[in-house]
Amino acid sequence: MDYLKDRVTIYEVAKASGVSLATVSRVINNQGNVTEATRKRVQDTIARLGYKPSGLAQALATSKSTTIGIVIPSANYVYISNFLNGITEIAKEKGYNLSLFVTSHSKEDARSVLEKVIKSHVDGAIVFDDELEEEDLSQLSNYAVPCIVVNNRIETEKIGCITFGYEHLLREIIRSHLEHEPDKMPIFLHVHNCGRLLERTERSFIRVCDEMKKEYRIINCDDSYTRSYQDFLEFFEEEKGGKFFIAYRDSIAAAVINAATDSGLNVPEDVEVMSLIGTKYASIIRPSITSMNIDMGEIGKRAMYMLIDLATGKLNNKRYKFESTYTKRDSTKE
Amino acid sequence: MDYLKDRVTIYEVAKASGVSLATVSRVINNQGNVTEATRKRVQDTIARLGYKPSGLAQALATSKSTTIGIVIPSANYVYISNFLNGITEIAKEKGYNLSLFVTSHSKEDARSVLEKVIKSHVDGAIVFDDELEEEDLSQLSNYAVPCIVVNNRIETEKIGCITFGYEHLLREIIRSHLEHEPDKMPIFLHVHNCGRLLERTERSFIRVCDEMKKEYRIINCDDSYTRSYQDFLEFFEEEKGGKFFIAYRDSIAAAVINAATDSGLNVPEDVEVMSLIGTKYASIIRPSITSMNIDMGEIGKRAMYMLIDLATGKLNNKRYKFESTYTKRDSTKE
DNA sequence: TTGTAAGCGTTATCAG
DNA sequence: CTGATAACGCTTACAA
Repeated sequence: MDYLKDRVTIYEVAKASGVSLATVSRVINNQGNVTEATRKRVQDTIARLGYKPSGLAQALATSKSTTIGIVIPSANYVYISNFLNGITEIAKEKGYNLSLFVTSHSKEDARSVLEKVIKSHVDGAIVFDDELEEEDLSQLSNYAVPCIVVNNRIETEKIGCITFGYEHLLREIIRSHLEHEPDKMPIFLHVHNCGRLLERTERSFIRVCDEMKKEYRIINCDDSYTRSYQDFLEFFEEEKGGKFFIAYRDSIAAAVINAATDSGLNVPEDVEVMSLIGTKYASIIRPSITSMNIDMGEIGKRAMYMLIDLATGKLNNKRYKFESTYTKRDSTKE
Repeated sequence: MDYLKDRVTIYEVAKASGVSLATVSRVINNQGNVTEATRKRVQDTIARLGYKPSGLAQALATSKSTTIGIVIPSANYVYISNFLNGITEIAKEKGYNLSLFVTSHSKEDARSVLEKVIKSHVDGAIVFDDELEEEDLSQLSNYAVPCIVVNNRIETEKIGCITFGYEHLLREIIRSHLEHEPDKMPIFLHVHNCGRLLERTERSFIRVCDEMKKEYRIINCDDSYTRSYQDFLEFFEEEKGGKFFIAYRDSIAAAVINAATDSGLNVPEDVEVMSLIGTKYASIIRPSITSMNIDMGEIGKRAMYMLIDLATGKLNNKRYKFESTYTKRDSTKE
């Protein structure tokens, strides 16, 4: 293949193979109506010249970018990687490209990111970001960008959603725990600004405790292992066992477990801990962490399928509820 | 703002505000040569109509997409998230969009992904994928796509690279360990198909042992916690203590640690373990895991800076060597 | 089966 | 300071 200073265009291919643009276009798009002979001739020059169609020009001409925008927060969640992999898998299968839009924990930023999504002319968007509300997302609809929102219940003409089924299962878990371990004080670890899921589960927690007329506590903690670990070391200096912690994610649960252990308490005898969003580390850490789990890879896949259907008007159910699962491990007794 | 069935174009804005396309274009690009009065008038109609310039058309007209392509493997590495965040930070700062290209562990796939990168007309690419070799990457150069390769030493006109400084430090670590713990058999855990870094460190390991005329072993293991854990449980049934393991990543190191502990051995007294790529879980897991570390967030940032310089011909050093660090924790004695 | 020509939504180069 | 008009690279009726 020859080296090229500038990209070779369809026009040069046409000239080099002695046909018109239209014919070349037909060849690269595998449309019929081209003699086998000319097809071959064109394909040869394409190979020889190393011609690659410009996705940009194609997108402009067809007004389809075959690109999906993905909006995710910059937070360092392990499961983002799973989510992206799920999306990628289907995107490849269906021939879509992916544009990444990362928001940085401020509503303002999140909105400016949406502007970019619109500018970028994507054929659809998958939004997994708690900062964005229905009002913001409706922007996308104004520009005819179909959208699947993850972890937020919004259903409109152009918006579908995947919600997480957490509350029901969580209530069962807490209820059962309160019954089996009535002497353990249930403590919900509140992390500031950790999103919708945490808020919902917190409310759920409170409701169950209230219903069962059970005393409970909410403790603020930092979303970093090191800080939380320190905090809980202090905590366990004063407080002793008889507690049941519900932590947002594995690393926080681990902070409690390690701090408790280092304070001479036993897990799960004295303190029990569970994590709301388990990762593979839940089973690696010792004692292994009882956790709820949600398969972000599957969610990514589902989001893509839904988006494609939505874009083609074939999406019947605008909402898909993804149930979480529960895995009891060694950090709780029952 | 009015709702619109189709996107409003620059043409409509021009008509609505009684000026020509050119003037509107000047306004949205903040070029001078526009009366304050007309500027305001145009901006008002833009707001009223909810006009957003089409990135596609702009890209085509200027032949600059202001988009950077990122090529990463689909493997579930925790640090990918850090890497992306680093890249994102600078991309935002400099006004670039990001396109994501995920390869799935096959050279063939990796190549077809590169095709897509070319088609997509990105202004540059950051490639972090072990499947791709210089030969493949040179493709990009043929299409004038500047490129920064991570973890692969390639320097050409249009390709710069970030390499990881691992070997030197690792040799020091091993050397020192062999001296302080001469009775421990050093064992390198080989994982199939885990990339260049692992291969290089493995060679490094062998060389040091040879130089010091020290017996060593290489053991194959699976890149999954569960499998490895099982394998090492069996392993420790026959073998006893007196070993020093070098694992690729935290989860594998944890598999060894947990298996050893569950077999009645003590870490680090009987068996010592270190991990080549530490994550935050290295300090969470108990005993905490001695590890080498590399700051993928910083690497992401640096890659972006280098890429931007490379694209503008201002990159002086085509290669940047990122030194790894070493953190001794509780899974090793010295 | 193939070619012509009019878009797609911008930018950019000229004149005015 | 403003407005025509020709690109940018491709698709797609419509003709031939």
